Amino acid sequence: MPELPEVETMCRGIRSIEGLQVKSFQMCECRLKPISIHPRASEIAATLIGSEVQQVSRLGKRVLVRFSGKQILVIEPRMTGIVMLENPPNQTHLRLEFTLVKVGSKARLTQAVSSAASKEEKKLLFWDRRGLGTVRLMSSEQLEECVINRLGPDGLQMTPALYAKNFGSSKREIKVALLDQKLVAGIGNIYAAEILFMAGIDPRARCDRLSGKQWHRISDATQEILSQAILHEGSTLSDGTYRNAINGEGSYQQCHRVYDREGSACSRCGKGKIARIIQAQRSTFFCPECQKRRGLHSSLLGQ
DNA sequence: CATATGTCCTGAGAGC
DNA sequence: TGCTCTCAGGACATAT
Repeated sequence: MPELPEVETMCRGIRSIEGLQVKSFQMCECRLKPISIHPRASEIAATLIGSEVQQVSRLGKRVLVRFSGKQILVIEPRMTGIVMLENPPNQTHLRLEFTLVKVGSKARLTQAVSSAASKEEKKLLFWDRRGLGTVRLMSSEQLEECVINRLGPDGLQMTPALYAKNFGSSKREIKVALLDQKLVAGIGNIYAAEILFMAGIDPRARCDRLSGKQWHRISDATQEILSQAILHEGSTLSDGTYRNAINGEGSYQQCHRVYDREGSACSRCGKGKIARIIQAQRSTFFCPECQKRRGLHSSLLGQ
């Protein structure tokens, strides 16, 4: 489930398309229900063919591809989507395919010298097993209004003060609030659990009961967990769905200390067993010993 | 306004 | 073996 570190890894992995020109675009034929795309694929193709990729960037859990001509392709992988260059896990769930070429190679390409042309070509693929991902082509004004204005600060930009300001008056449980992209952008179910474990905070604690000191710990843990997960190219869970841009696995799942570790001994206190509870219809993993509502467990003080 | 719940989608895995 | 059922959780629509 691509969260901030996985989407950041996708963006870094496809950055080599910057400067290339769109030669073709198609929505792949597929027996499955088509993904949500707007405008229609044929219209996107008509708009983008011939334009140049100016910049690849990340906005929360979305991948943005800016083109000359000011249009921006906004890709939301949601649960199982991957933006990649090559080697999709299978053809069945391949949803979109761009063919990109070096600028200026158009003359050669139109002569259909395919062997020479293919060396210059690069693909940009969107693969999505469950098909919950969405793709939108929009102007920068639409991006501002429909996306940016509805997102909180990026997870890597959070500070104790921003946490206190955005979360401090909410009555919701902290774990549930961390998933709200209007409060902070990029955190999902895996990293919310890992952040709260590192911070030593009970996931059921109400936001409006947390102290400045606790927001400080959550802020520090957010930086640490997200940046480490990026260094490990994200988390590929046991279902193997998440891959990087060339179909490799992330490795941060090996560093998970609570997520999907129900029943195992806590790696910090050694006493607790990792518990799984349901909050807002989603699994939450935590150590009931290290993550108590009040007070700082003594084993945390050394960290 | 804030918060809670239902919905979409596919395939893996459990249970019989 | 093959059927049915449940579950996974992104973001948004709708309900309270």
